[in-house]
Amino acid sequence: MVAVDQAVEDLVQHQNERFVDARLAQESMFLMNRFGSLASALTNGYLRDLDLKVRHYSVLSLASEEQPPTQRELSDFLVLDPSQVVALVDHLEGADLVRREPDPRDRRSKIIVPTDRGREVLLQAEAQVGAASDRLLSNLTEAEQAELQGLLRKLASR
Amino acid sequence: MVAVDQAVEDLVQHQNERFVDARLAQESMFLMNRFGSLASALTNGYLRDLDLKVRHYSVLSLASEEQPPTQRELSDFLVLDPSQVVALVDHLEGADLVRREPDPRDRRSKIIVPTDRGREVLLQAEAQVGAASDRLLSNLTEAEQAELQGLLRKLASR
DNA sequence: CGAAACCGTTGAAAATGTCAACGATTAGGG
DNA sequence: CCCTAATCGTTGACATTTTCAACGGTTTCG
Repeated sequence: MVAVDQAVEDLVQHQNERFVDARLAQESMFLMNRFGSLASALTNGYLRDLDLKVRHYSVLSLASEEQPPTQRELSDFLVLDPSQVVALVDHLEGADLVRREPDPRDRRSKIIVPTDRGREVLLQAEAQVGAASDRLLSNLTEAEQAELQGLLRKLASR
Repeated sequence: MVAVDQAVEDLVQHQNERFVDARLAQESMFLMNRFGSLASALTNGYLRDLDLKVRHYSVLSLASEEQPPTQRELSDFLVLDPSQVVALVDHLEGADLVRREPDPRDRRSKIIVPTDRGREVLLQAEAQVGAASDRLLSNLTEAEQAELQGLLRKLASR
């Protein structure tokens, strides 16, 4: 039903047992890195039918916030080069999911807002991302999932 | 003292406040992805003086386990294409940190083992990785850090 | 024995990340 | 009020990373 790479599927399913106890596998840095890429690979699979990747989903999601971002703000928050944001917004604009609107406060800036179609697609995308998340976190209890999310959020806040 | 990119430094230090409450910023998938890349960027900075990146460190670390890996096992565990492992091992071998040894059980395979110099460098690298980890996790308490590590490890085990 | 699978390697193509420069616009100091 | 410096989005070039197909040598297994 959902088109996920077999390789990714295997990884989520059944970790290679050989080095689970290696020193490397106990470092938070390593684990974060691994699950970061695993998370995006898995999510990309779930978003494939919508012709989106996590990057596009992220932009679309932020654009749909109450106060939509400028491209510079997207660049900062998503840690992408401004030129990458250009390409990203070009793609989304080509798919009629977002528009570039002038910033009334600064004529250099452009505010990225969703189109009606963008809002519809976002709903479907959110469902897919949720499914991917459930998949990845499936061997944690609900409480543990919440705990993990809490720790990550605390890590993100200063 | 430690050469970390200013951009990375800023990111660790002082998160952009603008979207910390956005829906996107509350999804575990997004946070994992973000901290995964942040972790490796930060660690790469700390490893720069040793002319290593996390990828090289990972190989060197696994090679120093009791039962050293073949290239195929490295490829599986690190989720890298076999051709990437070739380049990685080439580099480490060129720096006299690891050797390719024949696998007595299978002449197709090559076992990656550390040189004496590799073992020395690994010690320094581990110290740097530890420092990077402390840096990234600094706004969690010791208990929370252990908790996070535990959750990630549980996530990794099946 | 023979076909199929697997290992490491090479090389090419695609995706992603990084960087410098530009016109238009804004901000700030003298 | 100017004039310089900084910022925004954009373009284009370049480096790094990822992905894929093909290959010789080896092992597996019917």
